[in-house]
Amino acid sequence: MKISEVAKMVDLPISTIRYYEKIGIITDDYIRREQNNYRDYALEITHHLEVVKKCLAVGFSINDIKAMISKNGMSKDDQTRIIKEKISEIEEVQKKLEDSKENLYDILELDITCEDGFGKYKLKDT
Amino acid sequence: MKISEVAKMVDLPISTIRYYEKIGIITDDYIRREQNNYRDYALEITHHLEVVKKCLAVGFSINDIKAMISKNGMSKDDQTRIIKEKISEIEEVQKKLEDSKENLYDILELDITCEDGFGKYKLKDT
DNA sequence: GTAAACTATGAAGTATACTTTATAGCAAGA
DNA sequence: TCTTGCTATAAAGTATACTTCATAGTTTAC
Repeated sequence: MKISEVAKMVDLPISTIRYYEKIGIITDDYIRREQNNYRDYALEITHHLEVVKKCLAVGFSINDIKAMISKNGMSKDDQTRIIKEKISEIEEVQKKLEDSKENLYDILELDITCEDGFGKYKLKDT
Repeated sequence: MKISEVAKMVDLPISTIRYYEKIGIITDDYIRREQNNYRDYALEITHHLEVVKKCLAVGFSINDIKAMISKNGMSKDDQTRIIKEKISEIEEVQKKLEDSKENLYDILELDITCEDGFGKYKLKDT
């Protein structure tokens, strides 16, 4: 599979795909070269890149992902552990947002005293 | 509350707290100035910054957060409408977080059912 | 066979999110 | 009072994650 096909399938710019190879997010396992030196990608590259995209979307860094990819870097248990940690972080955010929402509903009922979790607070005398 | 106290409580560098103010992540609502021009923070700043931190940790950008913070300075007459809008916004965020969580569970699933989500694939002849 | 379209590389440029530096005023203890 | 430590600002610097540019070889369509 040529680079433009991969780009289309995973909806990433060609430049990004080459960049991911350069920094080690795409390993040689997924690529061989044709006679003309063009990259030839394994079909599994699309799955790999979808996972990378999702990881980036939920706040993992390139380095986090490289650590997960690295053969002798991180065990599967470690991968599972940090993903579960990330889920916990998200659940904390969800809780905070839920609190904010509750505050807003209170305000609707009780007339406006303050705004929400991102909102306006009056400074108090200390 | 002085800036160093806030920094300690929310575990952020002082420079970051000043930076957040500069770019509008911390609004004037949370700050007044003492005679000596030192910042004096409202107690609620800690809650605000915890939420900001967690949002950043799960992949929101500064601009996402600014969008969530804004719309607080609108007309008083329409406060009820604004609050309802805010609730809708929060629900959108919650939806986004739910998606992120699903993605993470997908990754866990992939790790468990496939040999490894980041694993080694052999190139196939096409 | 030639122009358009695709591939390659290395290097420079960009956006985001901070951090550090330089300079200076204010505060509290010895 | 003097020194240490906290505060302030503006501006420059840094790290991350890409993107664009310059240049050049290859393939495809006409």
